[in-house]
Amino acid sequence: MTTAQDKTNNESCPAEGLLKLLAGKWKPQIFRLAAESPLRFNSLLRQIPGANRQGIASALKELEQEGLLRKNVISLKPLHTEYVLSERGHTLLPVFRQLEGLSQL
Amino acid sequence: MTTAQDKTNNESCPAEGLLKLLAGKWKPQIFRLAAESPLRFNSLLRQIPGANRQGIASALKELEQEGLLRKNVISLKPLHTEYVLSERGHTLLPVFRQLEGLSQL
DNA sequence: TGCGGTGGTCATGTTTTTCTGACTTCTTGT
DNA sequence: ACAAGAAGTCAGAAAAACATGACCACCGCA
Repeated sequence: MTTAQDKTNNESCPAEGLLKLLAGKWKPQIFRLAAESPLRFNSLLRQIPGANRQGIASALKELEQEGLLRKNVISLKPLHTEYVLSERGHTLLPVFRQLEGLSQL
Repeated sequence: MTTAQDKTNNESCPAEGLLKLLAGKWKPQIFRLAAESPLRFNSLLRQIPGANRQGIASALKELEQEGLLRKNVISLKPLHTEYVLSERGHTLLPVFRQLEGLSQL
């Protein structure tokens, strides 16, 4: 394809974009864990069964770019980072909780 | 089932499954339109810009299998079907609306 | 008798996502 | 000095999602 199309916002459906933010692999789990307490990379890797480095890395990166998580660099000396819910993440939390509530149906 | 990992329910995250139901392409749009009025296949195809037969067909099929839509066969003589929100679909609707509300953020 | 509409399916690409395993830089512990 | 842990990156392969175009059976209409 030579002619590029605008993929950034073709949305005739408002919910669509929001849905996509959380739909990727590992993302819901990460989001949920981040809502509980700050996350560290290797710790996350260990506590999510079946996860792989790359998967977690890219999920974290995307969640950060989408503005749902914020990455804090605690120290550079011994490299130490943590991921926490951003404000946007917090505003999204209630509806995420509702999804959890409905999941039994 | 044997020893293999159960892909049907590996979910350590309750919201994950629900998220997946609506995450496919065209699915949010279809769901939203179905909430307004019953849908007919070709009509849907015409009113969703950029959609293709196959995409709509498989989205409808999945939404039906997941229990969000119900397919009514109105008549066989001239084949005539319609898709409406199922009960499960209706219970999901409020959360969907909230997502729409939050979409501006 | 043939055209157009209904509601699809099927085979085949192409594109996107995800997985796998190796590699990197830095620091602390032994 | 060396190993191990932190936090990633990168290339390539495999798998999943999506698009494209052809095809089918049936009906109603002129």
